[in-house]
Amino acid sequence: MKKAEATRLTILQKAFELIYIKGYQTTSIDDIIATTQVTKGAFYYHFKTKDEMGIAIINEILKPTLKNSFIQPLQSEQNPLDAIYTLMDNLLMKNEFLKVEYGCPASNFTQEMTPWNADFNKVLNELTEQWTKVMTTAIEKGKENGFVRKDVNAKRVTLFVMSGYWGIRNFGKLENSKKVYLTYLKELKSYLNTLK
Amino acid sequence: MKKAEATRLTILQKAFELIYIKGYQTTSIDDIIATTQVTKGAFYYHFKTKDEMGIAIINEILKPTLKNSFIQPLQSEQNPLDAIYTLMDNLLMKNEFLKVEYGCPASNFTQEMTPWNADFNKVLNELTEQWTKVMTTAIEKGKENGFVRKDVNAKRVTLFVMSGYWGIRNFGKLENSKKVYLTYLKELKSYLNTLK
DNA sequence: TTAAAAACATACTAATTAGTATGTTTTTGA
DNA sequence: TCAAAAACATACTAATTAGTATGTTTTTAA
Repeated sequence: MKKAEATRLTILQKAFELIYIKGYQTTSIDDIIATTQVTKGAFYYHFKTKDEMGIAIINEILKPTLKNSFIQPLQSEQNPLDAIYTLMDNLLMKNEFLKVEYGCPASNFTQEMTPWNADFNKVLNELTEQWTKVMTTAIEKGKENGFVRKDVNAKRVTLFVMSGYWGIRNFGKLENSKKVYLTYLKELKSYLNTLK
Repeated sequence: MKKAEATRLTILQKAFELIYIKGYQTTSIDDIIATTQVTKGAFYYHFKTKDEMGIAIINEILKPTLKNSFIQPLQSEQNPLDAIYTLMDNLLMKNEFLKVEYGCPASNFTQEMTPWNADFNKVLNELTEQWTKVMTTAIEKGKENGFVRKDVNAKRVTLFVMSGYWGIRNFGKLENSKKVYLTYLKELKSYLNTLK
């Protein structure tokens, strides 16, 4: 990798971590250049504004990460109900980067930036679109393969499951304990069982 | 009401509306005194700090409101599954104050203030505690009265439903349309039906 | 090799922020 | 009625903010 490219990536990665922990608005450019050891001149060479950096984080960090964490598991498994449960279990209980006290990066961004910033809104929409599509497709396939009841509405289920995930991530922040995740997962399993 | 008391209440109410729309961190004291027509001296006579006002909003505005919006409907109806659905339908589709583009005040506060402010964490915990307790109790009663299956775990269902609510509020912000609420409500109804 | 462009560095600015210092006016209770 | 306390008003401050002006250094390509 070229040096300049590496600088840009460092900024994106470190800024993302800071924002995940502190929130977007309360993470200052000075915070970012302090932890990255990158000077202000370098920062503003790579990004015209703070928001341009924020958008880049979503496009270049969040989207690819979600592709690996969400989309792969859903497409590789046969039974979509098992796939969804395993996915949630992995994200909530096993993922090493995500912390219960800081919630879900995508959800945090959405809460904080919508509806005031149209650019953020756009890329965040693409982000969720990406992932609801795959989940819906997986459920539809599961209907064909007999894993899921024929009268199940895939889009509804997807939205219902995703909402639950974003919501429990927020409850986790409040309780600061993965115990709520376990409780949630048990009921999720019950719910998914009603779909087969 | 005494005049001073009225001033304090005006600040709390108008500040709450501003914060609901703009977020806590991005609503400045100057914003608040501008829209309330209250001077800075008056503001800081009633509240030592911004955070003290924030806490007061939760304790004196949010908590009582939730008691009326959440707790009353759940306690007055016989069938808890119907009660939960009606409650969600009212909150999402019929409530005049809550706007799809601004989400849920309690969820927003939680997202923004947790885990960095212990005082906020405490009162927000009390807030959700208040409401999960009532929902859990209603479901338990429903089990006794034959409205809900005996093997249903009331606490799990409560957390599952509340998570879904917070989550769909966030999706609403993203989509800026109540259509997602309708989709969500349909699946919620299906889910609740599996509990009887 | 060298000149131009890319990449980075430093010192600044103007606006905004929460909060304070120091008043004046209004209310209250003896 | 009148003094003390409560309630409010105004002008300020120090810190922080995103962003800029103006450089120097490094890389690139002819």
